Amino acid sequence: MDVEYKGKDTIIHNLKDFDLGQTMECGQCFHFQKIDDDEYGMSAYGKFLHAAQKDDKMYLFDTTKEEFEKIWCHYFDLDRDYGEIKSFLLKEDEKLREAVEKMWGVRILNQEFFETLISFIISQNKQIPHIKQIVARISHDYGKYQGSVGGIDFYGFPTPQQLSQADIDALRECKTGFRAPYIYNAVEFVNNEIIKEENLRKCGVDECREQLMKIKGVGMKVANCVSLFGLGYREAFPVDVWIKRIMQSLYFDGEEHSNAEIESYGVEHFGKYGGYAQQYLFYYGKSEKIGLKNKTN
DNA sequence: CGCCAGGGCACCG
DNA sequence: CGGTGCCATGGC
Repeated sequence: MDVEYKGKDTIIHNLKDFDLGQTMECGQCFHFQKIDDDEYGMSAYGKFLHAAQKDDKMYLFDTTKEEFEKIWCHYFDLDRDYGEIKSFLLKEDEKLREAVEKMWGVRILNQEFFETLISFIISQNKQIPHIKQIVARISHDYGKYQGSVGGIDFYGFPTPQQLSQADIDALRECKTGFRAPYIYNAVEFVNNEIIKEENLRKCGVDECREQLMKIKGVGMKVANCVSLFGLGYREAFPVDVWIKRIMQSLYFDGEEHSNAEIESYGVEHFGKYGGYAQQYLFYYGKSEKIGLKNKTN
């Protein structure tokens, strides 16, 4: 990977194991909009980014060197060697190969803790387009305007302080439904420092999940997603309906198993890279509708 | 129209 | 503890 700063733009050359579209659309992140093929607007860390990919080059428009080095390089996980991750995962597992090869350009984004926490509380029992809609609405109502592209305005996800301005009814106005008190509870936990990001990052994934699950509305699946996507625990293996389907289909001969059984199999089988395996499998299984009863393909 | 969605909780035995 | 119904809202 080589980085060029040209005028107001940053251009990354010789990208490996990275596809912008796959990385945005794979279901880990909800704060972005597709502008065109391989072209996206997104928001993270209080900044707005307009990015486009062509072959092994990515253009970050109107981005300074400092911003790239401080935010986007880390956000896209560009410092990590995904070749090593893939060979580790595929070394003794042929069942994973097709998922990794089809979803070859997925990287696990390093997202902000608070936004990840609230976003995945929202995600329960919802489809991705609607989660995106709610995240955009909360950002619009409580966050700061950051910029616009393709006629779409982007607002930063509110800080814990900003979101504390919303009471439960106001959160319901954002179409969060029965999750409104959950979000309210989570905001209180963060603002009252009942949970602290700094501590969650260093206490280990088991303790981290346990603390997150003290929040009403955060169960095992959401706690795993927050640990993986928002706190850097790459060994976390969240099990949702899709992972359940594809794991049962690939590793359990189609037999029914509990989420807990599937998670402990994933943790043991994929080890320190469980989160990556999970994401390849999730995106692949969902795209191919693997394990779904009324298959359309 | 009915079903299900990147679930979790309360309540039941 | 393992199973079941319910929770708001929208996409298909």
